[in-house]
Amino acid sequence: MKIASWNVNSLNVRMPHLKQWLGTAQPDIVALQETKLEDAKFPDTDIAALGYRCVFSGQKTYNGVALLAREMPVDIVTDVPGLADPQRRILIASVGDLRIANLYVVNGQEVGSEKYKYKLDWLARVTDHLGNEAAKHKNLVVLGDFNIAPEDRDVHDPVAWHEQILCSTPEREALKRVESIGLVDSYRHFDTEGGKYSWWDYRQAGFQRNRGLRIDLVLASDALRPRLAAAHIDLEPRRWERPSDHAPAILELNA
DNA sequence: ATGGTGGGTTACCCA
Repeated sequence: MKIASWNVNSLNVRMPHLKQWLGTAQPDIVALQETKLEDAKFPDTDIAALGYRCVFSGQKTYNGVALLAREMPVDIVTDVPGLADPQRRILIASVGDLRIANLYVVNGQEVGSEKYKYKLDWLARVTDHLGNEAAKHKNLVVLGDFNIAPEDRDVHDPVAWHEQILCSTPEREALKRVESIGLVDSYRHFDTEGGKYSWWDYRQAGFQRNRGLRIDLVLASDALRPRLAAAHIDLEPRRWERPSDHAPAILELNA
């Protein structure tokens, strides 16, 4: 069972990449972020032709999340209590015996800004709801673009990024509160090394120089721990022409 | 310290 998270930065532009990647990587479940498509324009019939059913919560121009699976995801949540948010950033659904929460966490722009406050508030509200989900569903996977590098070993230049957006202490503490509901960063379950990233700035040849951050995470609940088989980041689609600035983060689970 | 690239749009946009 292969579960992936991929910020595609416009599904319109990245549909050929998605198609290619689904064909070669053969994931079972894929969480997409930044689809930037309103629901009426979501290419669900094209995706069905590739062998995946999908659910989605999108908007024009910004944000947008989707979940692809071999079978239709059910029991969908796109809005959480206490968060009247027009921005489409969360999609929770059940696939088989798994509960999957796909997050496109707010970027936050700059530490101390209004968007930064929104980021921390959004995460606090979502964390509360994830606690409710965890209480109801023992097999919980929380994945997505967290827009937070958990630790300095997830950052190419920790000095330059010290207390900057995506790396500040309040953001890292907020991520720890998500994990405190009983979730493990599956990548770190297998690999303690640094230098492995999931996002590289388009500017200044960030990817070619591996100047990146690991901000795309797949968290798995404690009940899933015995089933963790492997975790990695697939750099291949980041090398393709006109790529997303993110690479897919993958967790493999034993049946 | 600034700005660079790329998505979207025509915004003092967002990443």
